[in-house]
Order: sequence, then C-alpha cells, then structure tokens
Amino acid sequence: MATIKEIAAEAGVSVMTVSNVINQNRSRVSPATEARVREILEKHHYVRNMAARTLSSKSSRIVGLLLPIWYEDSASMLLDPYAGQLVGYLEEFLRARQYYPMILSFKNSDQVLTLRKTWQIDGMILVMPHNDAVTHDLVENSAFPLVVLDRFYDDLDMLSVGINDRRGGYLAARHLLDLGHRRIGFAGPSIFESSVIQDRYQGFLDALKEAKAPLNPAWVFDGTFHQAGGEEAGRRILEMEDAPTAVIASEDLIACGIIRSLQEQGYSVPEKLSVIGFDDSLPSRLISPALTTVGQDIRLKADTAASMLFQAMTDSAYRKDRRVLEVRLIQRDSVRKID
Amino acid sequence: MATIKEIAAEAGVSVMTVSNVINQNRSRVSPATEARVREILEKHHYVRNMAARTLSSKSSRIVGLLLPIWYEDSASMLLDPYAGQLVGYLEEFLRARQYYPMILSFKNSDQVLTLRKTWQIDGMILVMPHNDAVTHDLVENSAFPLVVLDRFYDDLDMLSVGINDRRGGYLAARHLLDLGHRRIGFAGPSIFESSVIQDRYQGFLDALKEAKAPLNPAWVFDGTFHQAGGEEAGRRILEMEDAPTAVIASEDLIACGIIRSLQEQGYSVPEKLSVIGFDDSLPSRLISPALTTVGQDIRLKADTAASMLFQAMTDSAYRKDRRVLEVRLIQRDSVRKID
DNA sequence: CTGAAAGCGCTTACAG
DNA sequence: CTGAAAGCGCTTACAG
Repeated sequence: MATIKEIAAEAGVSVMTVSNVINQNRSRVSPATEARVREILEKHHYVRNMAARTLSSKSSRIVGLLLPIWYEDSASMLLDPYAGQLVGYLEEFLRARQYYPMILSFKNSDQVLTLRKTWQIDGMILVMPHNDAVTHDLVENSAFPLVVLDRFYDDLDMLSVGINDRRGGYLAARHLLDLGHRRIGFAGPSIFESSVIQDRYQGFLDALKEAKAPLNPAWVFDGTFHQAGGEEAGRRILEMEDAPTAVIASEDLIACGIIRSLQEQGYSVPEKLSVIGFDDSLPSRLISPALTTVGQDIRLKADTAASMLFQAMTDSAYRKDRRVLEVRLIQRDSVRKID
Repeated sequence: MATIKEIAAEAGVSVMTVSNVINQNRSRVSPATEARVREILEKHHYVRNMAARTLSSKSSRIVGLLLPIWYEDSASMLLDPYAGQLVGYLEEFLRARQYYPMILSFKNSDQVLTLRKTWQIDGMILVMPHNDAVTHDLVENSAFPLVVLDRFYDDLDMLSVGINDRRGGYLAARHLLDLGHRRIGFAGPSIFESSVIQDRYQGFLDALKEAKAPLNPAWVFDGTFHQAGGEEAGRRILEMEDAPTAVIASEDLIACGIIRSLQEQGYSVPEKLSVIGFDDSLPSRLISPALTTVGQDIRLKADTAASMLFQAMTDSAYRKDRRVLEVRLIQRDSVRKID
C-alpha cells in the first residue's frame, strides 16, 4: 500500500505536490509534473487514505443517511420499499462523486450529532422523518448541511425537498369526481399529526369543495396505519349503510389493505368500491386490480436532495431552500366510472 | 470538541491513560483514575475521533455492506425489499456494538477492494450476490473478513450463511402432493445458473421422485424473472392443454405475477391453479389470496452473518464456515386441495 | 498501574 | 509552480 510519501520520493517531488495532483489542484502543479506523478500513482494503484485526509482536513466526504426509528421494536426504515429505493438512488449519486454513504437509524438527535462528530461527517440527508418533534429538534441543532425529505417547517431555516402533496390529494379526488363519484372517503394515519398527510387530505377537501360534493365525516378513516389499518377500514366500509363509492388512501399499503379486505368478503374492486393510493410503490403494480395511485419520481427526489446537500457543503450561506416536486396520477384498474 | 489531550490535562494523567479508559482496557488503569477520567469525559461530552483512531490503529470499525448491481441501468439492490430488510437488521446489529455501516453498490471486486483500503474497513458482508463470477472473484481476492449471504463455493475457504433451499423446495412440493396434486410445475430464473435456484428446484424434484409423481418438462418455466416473468408463465399455463394444477415459484414476485395474470383473465387462485412462492416477502401478505410461501427468518440471517463477521474480525484463523438456516412452509390461501 | 515518545498518512498555511 | 514544517487526534510498543 503505497503512501503519498513513497510516490513523492519516486517522482522526485515533494509530498505536497503529490497531494495537489490527487486533489486536482491543477493550478498548483505543472502539467509535466502532474503527468509524471499520475503515472506513478497508477502504477502503484495508489488508494487514498481517507482517515488521514479526514484527520488533517476535518472533512471526511462521508454523507450520513438518516433513518428514524418509528416504533420501539422495529428495525430500521429500510423495511419500507420507498426508503430502500431512496437510499439506493442516494448511494448511487454519492458513489459517482466519490462520497461515502454511512447509514444511521436513530431515535433522537443526539445520536446523529454524535455520529457527525465521530466521523467529521460533511452532510446528512434525513430520509423518512416521522416524529415531528425529533425532526424539528434535529434541524434546529444541526450546524452542518442537512437536507430533510418530505417535511418542512416554516419557522426554521432548513433545506428540504418534498412533493406537492396537496396537489396529489386534489388530483386523486378530481379524478374520482370526474368519473361521477360524489361519495368519496379518505383513509390515512393521524391526519392532524403529519403535514404530509394533512396536505394530501387538504387537497382532497379542495376538490370536494370545488365540485360541491358532500363530505361525510364517517368516510374519513383517521388513524389508519399500513395494511392492517386498511383492512380494518375496508371492513368498516362494508358494514356502512351509507358507504362511500370511492376512497383515497394516503399510502399504497393502506389502499392494498382496503382492497384485500373487500376481496376476502367476496366483493370486487372497483365494482364495489373505487380505490386510489399514494406513492406508486412496488405493491401497486403487484396486486390485482393494479392500483391507481398518485406517483412521484423517487430518483428525481434523491438527486434533488443530494444536489442541494452538495451545494450546502460548498456554500455556507445556502441554508434555507425548499423544493416541491410535481406529482402525477397514475391510472390503473382500481377505479371505475359511476353512472 | 474536547480531545483526549485536553481531558488528560484536566484529569492530571497522561494521554494514554485516557485512551485506555476509553478503550476499556480495564487492567491497565486503576479504578480511581478511571472514575475520575470518566467523569471528565462525560462532563465534556467527549466524542471519539474515529479518523484519528483509524489512522493510528489501522482499524476503522467500519463494516462494508456490499450490494452488487445486477443490471446496468438499475440503482442498487435496495429496491428489493429483502435486501432492504437485511440491511436494516445488519445496521441495527452493528450500531448496537459501535460499528459503522457503509454501503457500497458495486459491479466488480476492484471497487470493493479499493473501498476497503480507502477506509481501512474491518470487514464486509455481501448481501445479495448475483453474478457468480464476480462473487467468486471477490471471495478469492478478499484477504479481509467477509461473510457471503446465500451463496457457497465448495472450492474456496469462505464464510457464508444461507438457508436450506433444497428443503424449501421439497417442503413446497411435498405440501402440494399431500393435498392431492400430481401435476406440479416450477418457475424460476435460469435454473442452471444460480445454486440457490438450483437447490430449490432439486428439492422440488426430490419430492416428486419420492411420490412417484410425473414431471412434464413443459411445466418447468425456466428463465422466469420477477413479476413480468411470472405473468408470462401464467399466460402460458392458461394456454396449455395439459396444464399443471399447481406451480412452485422460486420467489414471491414470480408467484405474484402468475396469480395476477390468471386473475386478469378472470380465473381464480387457487381454484384454477395452486401457487406457492419463496421468501415470505412483504407482497406475499399484500395480495389476495394471501400467498402460501417458503419463509425464512431474515433477522436471524442478519444476526448470524454479523456474528460470524465479528468472530472473523477477532480470530484470523476463522475463515471457513457455513451456516444453513432452516426454512418453513407458511400456509396461506393460494393453495387448494385436489380431489 | 502510568508515562514520554514516535508515528499513522495526509492537508494546511506559509515561504519562496 | 514547488517545498519544508507543523499538526490533525489518536494508538502502539517500550520503559519503568
């Protein structure tokens, strides 16, 4: 394992000239010298020692990928396909630029701050914020470049990228209304806790209002979590005298649960009930009927977040920005026309 | 940010005594000194500088989580829920022991070797080996602790943990035979390329042979990939005059595809065809009918792999071991009894 | 049980 | 354009 010192000796230059070649400080070394050094570097398959570089420069080129732990007993968020996909794209982006992704599941901001010091981490991306208090706390106490996904706080200077959730909710409801539905429900986890869900719900309300369609509170299934929650909501719908003809779920897994419970009772989707999901995740194409859903471009989201982080790492004045990515309705087979 | 030096000055001891306290070298420091140092450490919220530690000790406590890139155009393997889950559990295991997970998608072993040198990585875990040539190459050239999941080469000294695939294939076929099926098919990707698929297929053959059931080559759907492949296989089954009454898929996604294509043609599962999948992944509980599948304990797999890695990191003689985890049939609703 | 010294492999000002 | 020196914050033998 050749070191800079050995390379320098063989090339007959100083250690710092080799360092300048490696770090592409073109202006600081003549083309001839650079070529000679580079040749020797390659001959020895020189590999940079990042620990040494980090120690002297205080920058590690490590980017922390933060995954909050939602429940006490669960492993990390990577169980969620959306998170896995995001992390995959982020890793690809970082690798292409010689940055190194380190993942961390955490429950409180101290764990994050400690990791940052431990490794002199250059920047972090918060992938699936769950708890608003923890996220808020982290944003407030992070004196380093941090990009937050899917969450934004007006009262803080922060970098965030999200999607137009409100428009997503609107598009879903608008689609159902256009097809003649007037009795439309909404199912999601604790609508009043997360701004993302709130926005989706708000968009749904916007469309209803615009179309002067009624909203029956009994059709709002608040506190619906994941597949099991969806199944429960589906059962309740079947028991209702005054049931909705369509329901929008705040995530695909909930929509899948609703569809499953209807099918298990012998009902067919979309004949009995039209269902629209959110996220266009893997399951939406797996089930039958394929799920109509509000989709987002996850790769674009990852690239946008990483680009913002890179800008923040070079420009210390760049600490407040918000990108809102567009969203589109992906029509598949879980919705029908009402006469 | 306090350093060891400052702590040492305040405690009135040498730098190396502080280092010994931090590194739990109990025997090398008196209880009284240790208590005093520890108190000052906590007062200053001392956080270890891993770059400095790595530089001087040549060990980083970083564990590389390797994710091969299967296709040119895809992002990393984290798109696969199985990989995401595994990485999540591994991260949890490592974090609990103060090790740091760095993820790397790669196409060839050079990228891995370079990363190892770059960060003096202590050990690696290969999560979803795909290409046998690359994996073989990596195992051969890794002079460092490496644990490979789901793959084993008799001709090499290596550490691996997999599941009893052959028994899995056997259990699936046995279950169908017990329910009266005699016409059973098998669908999987290139059966003769991956040992995992080969083993599952072999177990399937074992059961057929034992029961003296016939095997029609037309019922073996070789080269079936993911959901799209499953859908194609489903369509072909529907067109057959001499169709099987049941089919075993080498992974859940394929089984889901088969079921979807039947349902789209108006047929019902398991009435028209019984289907068994492999892996007990998220989708298997999402679809209707819920998928009967061969399940494995992913958390146990992650913990086993990580434990083996830790042993290898402390014991340089431990370089050859193979753990085969048991497998079980998870009965759900995609299989019926034949009269 | 404790310490002084050397060194890990780089980068960072500072000179020239 | 090039270099000599100091230093980043630890751990590692080696002494005592």
